[in-house]
Amino acid sequence: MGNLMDVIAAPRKESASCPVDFILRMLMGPWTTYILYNLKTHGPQRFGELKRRVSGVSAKMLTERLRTLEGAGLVRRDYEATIPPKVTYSLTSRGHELDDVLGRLAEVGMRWETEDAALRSLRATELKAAE
Amino acid sequence: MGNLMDVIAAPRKESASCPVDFILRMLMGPWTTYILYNLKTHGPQRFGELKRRVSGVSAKMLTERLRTLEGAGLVRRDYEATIPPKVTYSLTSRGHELDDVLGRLAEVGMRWETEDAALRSLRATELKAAE
DNA sequence: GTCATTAGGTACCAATTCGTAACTCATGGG
DNA sequence: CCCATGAGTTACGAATTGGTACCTAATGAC
Repeated sequence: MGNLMDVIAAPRKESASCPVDFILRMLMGPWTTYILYNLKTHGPQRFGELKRRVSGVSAKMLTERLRTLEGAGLVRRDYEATIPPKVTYSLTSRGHELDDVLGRLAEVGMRWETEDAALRSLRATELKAAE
Repeated sequence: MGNLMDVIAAPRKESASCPVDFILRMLMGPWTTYILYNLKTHGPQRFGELKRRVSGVSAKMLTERLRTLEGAGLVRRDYEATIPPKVTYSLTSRGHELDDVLGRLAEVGMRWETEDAALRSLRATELKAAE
């Protein structure tokens, strides 16, 4: 009975063979989650708009990330050769397939955060009580 | 109605405030998924054992990753000060909380992989037919 | 005629990352 | 006496990363 996790076992060089590693590498490019999040919540939008929303990202970085996401089929790029040019980015259906997983990941992350915060405040009160 | 994904919107410098980003950054440290996978499937094990299993990782890297995972509470480190020393690593319950999400991520990644493979072979046959 | 506009491309530069090789501890085995 | 052992640590060095500043195209507005 091969477990789904079995697929993670591929420790080769460059680790090109593990789809989990591949997806994580994709998602973890700097700014990537912010880009995906903005495309998801604000819908299709132009390069400059996106750049303004993902505050702090450089044009170079944003371009590189979008190209990568496009290459992976998560994002669509619509180019209108007007002057000045108009380029609109949007999530593909494949891009939307991550909504669920990312939502769960957010859930776990938030649970840990509140747990840790609770622990910290508990420790703080203990310390005060011990004085 | 704040969506769970809302939590992703935190584009500040260093982005310390987004739990999804935090978790992804954690998981995406190099080798991390391989380490977690091995601890999950082969159970608690010693440093050298793990290093042999995660083939290609350097001691330095493995140490650094394990320390980070320990700091995040995903991995437990049991140190026996014998000579030579014996250090055993294992997943904490928090570490196991990722099983589900990672499984789903693997599912998505594998689906994409097979879809892409099907597309490629389709294209190949089309090209042959066009000759 | 010159300036601003959009979506980048390019060159350069500093900082970070990760691998390699050498070193460590105290002990048992040859 | 010397070496191997386990779990690292340290120093060094090459490669990658990501930021900044500057360049581009063709047009309309001033």
